[in-house]
Amino acid sequence: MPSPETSDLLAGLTPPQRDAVTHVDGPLLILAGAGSGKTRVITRRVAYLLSQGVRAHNILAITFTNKAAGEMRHRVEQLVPGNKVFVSTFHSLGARLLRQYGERLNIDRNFTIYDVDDRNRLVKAALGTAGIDDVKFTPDRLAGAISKAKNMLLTPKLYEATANDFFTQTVAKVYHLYEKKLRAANGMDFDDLLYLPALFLKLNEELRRDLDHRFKYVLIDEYQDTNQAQYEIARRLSVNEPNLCVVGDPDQSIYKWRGSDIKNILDFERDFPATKVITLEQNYRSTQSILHAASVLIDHNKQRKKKALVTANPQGEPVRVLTFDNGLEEAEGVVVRIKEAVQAKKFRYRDHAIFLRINALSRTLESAFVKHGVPFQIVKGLAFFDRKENKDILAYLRLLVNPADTVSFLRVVNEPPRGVGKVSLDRLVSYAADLDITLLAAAGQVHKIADIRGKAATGVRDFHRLIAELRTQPDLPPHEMIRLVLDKSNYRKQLQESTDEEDADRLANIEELITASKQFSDEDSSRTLSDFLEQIALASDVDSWDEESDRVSVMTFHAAKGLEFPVVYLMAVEQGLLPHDRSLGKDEDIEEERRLCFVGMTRAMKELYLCHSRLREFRGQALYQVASMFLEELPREVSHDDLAARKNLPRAALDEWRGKVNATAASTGYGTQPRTLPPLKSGGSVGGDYEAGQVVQHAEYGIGQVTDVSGFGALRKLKVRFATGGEKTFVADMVKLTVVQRKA
DNA sequence: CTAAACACTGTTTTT
DNA sequence: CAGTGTTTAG
Repeated sequence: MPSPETSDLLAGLTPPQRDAVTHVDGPLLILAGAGSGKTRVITRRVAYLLSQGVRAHNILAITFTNKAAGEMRHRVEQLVPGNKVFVSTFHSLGARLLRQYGERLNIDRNFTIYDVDDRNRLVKAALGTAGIDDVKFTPDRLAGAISKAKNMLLTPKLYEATANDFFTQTVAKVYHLYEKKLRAANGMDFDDLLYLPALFLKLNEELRRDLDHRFKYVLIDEYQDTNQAQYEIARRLSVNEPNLCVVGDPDQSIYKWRGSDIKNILDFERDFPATKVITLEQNYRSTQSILHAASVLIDHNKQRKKKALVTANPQGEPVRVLTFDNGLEEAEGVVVRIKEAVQAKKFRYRDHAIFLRINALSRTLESAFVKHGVPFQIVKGLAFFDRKENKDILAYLRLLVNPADTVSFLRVVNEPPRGVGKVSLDRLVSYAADLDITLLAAAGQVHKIADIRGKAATGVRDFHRLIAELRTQPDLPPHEMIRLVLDKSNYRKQLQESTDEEDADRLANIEELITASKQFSDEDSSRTLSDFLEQIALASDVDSWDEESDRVSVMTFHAAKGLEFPVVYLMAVEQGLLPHDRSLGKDEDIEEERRLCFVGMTRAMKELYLCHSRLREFRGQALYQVASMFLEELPREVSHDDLAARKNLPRAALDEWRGKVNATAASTGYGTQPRTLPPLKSGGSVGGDYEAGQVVQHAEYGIGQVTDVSGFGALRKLKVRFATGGEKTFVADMVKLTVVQRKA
């Protein structure tokens, strides 16, 4: 019986949206095209379930980021006040299950969540133990293979059974040892948070049934990006109560590299019989121009179910491709355009977003923003917690919560310096290994270790005492604990006494960490230190995004998923970057890159710009860049503006060279990015003949002396040491220098 | 044992 | 170019 509330919940919905919202029991697949009002449908559906008498604690909603989870919780709360629906990410859910059912599963609930960095250290340690010091396989690569194995629910034993070459056999060995070390340290890597719950749900029928019953209604957003472990969790929670609703769009699957399997969504109907399928095709976000360009692009994917994307929105401005001469001009060009749009009162800064394929590209942008006084935020969440000083403090905290935490122990045992060097540590580690005790416990009996004497022994003993003392106050709120650590460890003292200016900044950063932790516990006084650490460990990049402030947002294509902005700029849409070099081998991978481009484009509501430049500095080298193949796949209506201002580029030679590249590109199927450039016919004469020893004048930096000349043609570079003290490197073709004296 | 100088190397996307 | 690991001097 629909209450008045119910009709509110259905207000303003299209028939298919309404169908999705009012579906209660049985599996439901919502294929939601970009901008089709998906979030709205999901929240309304949760609210609708509540209005139908479903109890809040029987609903589980899974989102892709914590931020999205928070928003959904908030919106549901607004629609149906007083209901606390459990909304979380898969990883947070996993952590919660492991802590909650830890006892039953023989897991210590105080486990530490290890990030990629911690994981790699442990893999490295495992390599050492295994006596594999070959540099053939980097810890990174091995860790990646282990991660993949866990995503596919392969235990070390299962993995070993399938290992059939030298690499996989090495991985198998390391995987065994790594797991052993990880369990001994009472640590969980990111994959464990999915892998272990998935395994337990599979093997422990009693627990599975309990949870299935508890989470009667399960809803999963961004289902196209779930991996096998996540699938297993969803599947096992929906056996007795098969009310699983998944929402996704195969065209927006962009995490294959992380183990996500697009088959999960494509085969959903087969896996869950009697699934109701609802397709949302109407787009409410973008102009016709934008949507059309995006559809034409994505239509180039062969592995794809054709799908119409329609909108009743106006045609809008044409999508524009902007060609710049080089990366610097591209960054400035974009920033200046944004500034002009704001000055013309057309948009606010916060209406703009810039998407990048790789984080490294944000540097040039940053300087352009600063130079032009345009407010911006680079959305990269962990940057703050990644600072050394904060990681150190967090390692102390982790060790307090989990005394078995090897990685954290090793990180801070000599931080600040206590005279404990590598040799002493190696001895401590092997002592602990021999007795099968934790490093902290070993530190407690350092007097028994004959090989550690003098300053090292005192240092280890002091450290052990410090941790023991701090551990007597387990219930201190996070911020007070940090202060205590800071004082008792002499970390603060060390920074204060330092003459290094940066150390003052470090102290300020720690103060900021204290503020963050205080805010965290002020929001909810029941939150513990362990909760604080977990929140940091599981934070995603977009979680740090500040929607309120009036700033331009800069983020990766991946981080942009699920967001929308009135004006969007895609930067460096170039062969080798988008599609990325590493995808160029396989059609499958290129299709994922195309989806990435599609995701970026469909974030735009009113205006969309795709930028690329001809020359780009990359790890200190200038490279000619070829426009992305995706740009050629756009429809004719897209307008092209060549803003390459550089008149002195040897255009004819450049065109000839590009022609060659395109010829090779055609023969290999797809273009590849040149690693080195052939010398141009015009040699180095374009930018003038420079040689080492010349004294030159630069408009900005003044008088200097050429110290080095290298490269040819457009790549010819100069190093100039200026009278003011600095040394700069210039591209000879670009820089305006006056030769003052042939040779000094 | 520490710190500083050096050589080397490797390069996407992230929970 | 930067970030990491290694060597060297104190």
